[in-house]
Amino acid sequence: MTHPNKTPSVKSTIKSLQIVEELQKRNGGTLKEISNALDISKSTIHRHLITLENAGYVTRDGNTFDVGYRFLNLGQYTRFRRPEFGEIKSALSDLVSATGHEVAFSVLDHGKIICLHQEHSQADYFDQRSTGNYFYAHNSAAGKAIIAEKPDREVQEIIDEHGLPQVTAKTITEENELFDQLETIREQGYALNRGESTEGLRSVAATVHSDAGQLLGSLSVSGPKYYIGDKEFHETIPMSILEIVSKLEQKFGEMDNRSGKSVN
Amino acid sequence: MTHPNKTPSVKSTIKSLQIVEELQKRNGGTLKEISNALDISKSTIHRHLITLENAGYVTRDGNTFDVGYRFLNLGQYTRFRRPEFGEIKSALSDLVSATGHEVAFSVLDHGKIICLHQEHSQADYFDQRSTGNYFYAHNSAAGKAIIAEKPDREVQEIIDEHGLPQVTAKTITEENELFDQLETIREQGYALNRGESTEGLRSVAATVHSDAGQLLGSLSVSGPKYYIGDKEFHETIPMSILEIVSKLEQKFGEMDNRSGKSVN
DNA sequence: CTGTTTTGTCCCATTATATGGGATATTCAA
DNA sequence: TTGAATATCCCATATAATGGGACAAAACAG
Repeated sequence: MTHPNKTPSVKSTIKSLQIVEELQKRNGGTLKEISNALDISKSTIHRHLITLENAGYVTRDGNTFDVGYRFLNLGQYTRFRRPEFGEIKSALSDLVSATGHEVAFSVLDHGKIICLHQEHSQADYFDQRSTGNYFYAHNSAAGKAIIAEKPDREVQEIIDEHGLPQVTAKTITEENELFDQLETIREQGYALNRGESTEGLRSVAATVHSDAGQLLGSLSVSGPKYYIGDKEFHETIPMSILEIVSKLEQKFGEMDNRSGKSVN
Repeated sequence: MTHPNKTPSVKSTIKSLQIVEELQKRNGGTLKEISNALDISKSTIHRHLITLENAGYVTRDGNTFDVGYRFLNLGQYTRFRRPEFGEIKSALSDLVSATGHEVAFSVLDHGKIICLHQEHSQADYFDQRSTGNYFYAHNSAAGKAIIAEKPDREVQEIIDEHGLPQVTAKTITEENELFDQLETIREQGYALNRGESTEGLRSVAATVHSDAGQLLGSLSVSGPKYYIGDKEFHETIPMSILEIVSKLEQKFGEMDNRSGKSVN
């Protein structure tokens, strides 16, 4: 159930989106710059930019165009699309209290992981802005926890599309090794990241499910190795996450009983 | 410099965006639902949805389509598009410390106000999710502070486009009254909202400018009337905001000197 | 302030592509 | 498993997207 799709695409839509993405990539730009970068005539880019501007998807400051705020409006919507997501966001602060580290909730999207919610600890030794960022599934705890629950065939598709690029010395770059580790994750019930995406960064993650049993995403806790000792990494933090997950899933049950839902 | 524009639009792009907006409006939907709602043939909607899905702008769960996470990625980008925005976000927590209330940073977009950053006080008596939401300019402190700095002609254009809809008994619905109040705001240096958008909600706002003097947006502080006394409303909070703004603008000067910018 | 260059805006004939009807394949629920 | 609902696909037709180039406006240098 992934993308390969033979339905002919709407080329104008693709072009418009390309323009917006180019604006993002270069942090805004002039008509001519975009025209050159995408190798599309000035008049075409002009018409697309004006169309997007009128719709709120592009802003303009003099002759500099940039990504519009309508994206923020829609982006925020996606963070709370499901009622469970709001509950999960609230639970993040509990997880911060329990662990004292950076925590996040992420989902799988097009074979990569994107962070929907993030909460900093008081002592934010690293104040990364993860929300809205895409990460590889194979080198993040959040990602491995999620794909561990997917059938091998689907994991293979992700590998085929995105590869297993090496980011640090510890990154898993062999398919077999990845599949082995996913098996371990299934047994343990949580995933670990030992500096596979950033040297010296440790993370723990476990998945969250809807009341109907559908995989929603994963909760993760991250911090530098010198702040997260071995016992914390292998015992305390995993336990804290699983406890929060279990409370969450129980709450989902209550939510759904109230409204009488039943899906999937 | 507002939208009316005679350049012919890219209709396919508009259609795609309409589809996404419809998904947002109804919190996801099936192909058939969207087709009915927009009165466009199934095959056309199908092609648009698949195009958007492949590009990451639509997600799909079975036969239910919804707004995709690519919007979150681009939306987060807009929140930090300018280096000043990051500084402003950081300053929000200082403003929370100083006032103990809900604070926000908002900008003008297409004649409405959109909140880019928001910080809750500890005692979050109301935990509204403002970020990414659009508000009227005429009934919010954040909005009035901003349009007070725009030429009358531009304010008139906003009124012509969005009107002065009455939301509470105190909402300003007369053009003259609005223009008068904007004059007062210019004299005072800050704007007030006395229950004009929500009964019993008080807000104070002041604008922030880049080092080049460009209007960036406004900082605002909000809370229920029974938590914000008269003296706080008219003296303490305005002072706190103006102090933070002044620190911010000084910092912008230092930032720009470092990189040697000079625009506008 | 003026001449010069750059960049955005607009128009039009040509070409490409978006469209909807309907036939088929899939999915979903009972 | 079966039937109903829904998504997917194909194709002829109509429509809309495109780029070249003329024009206007703004930015820049002297």
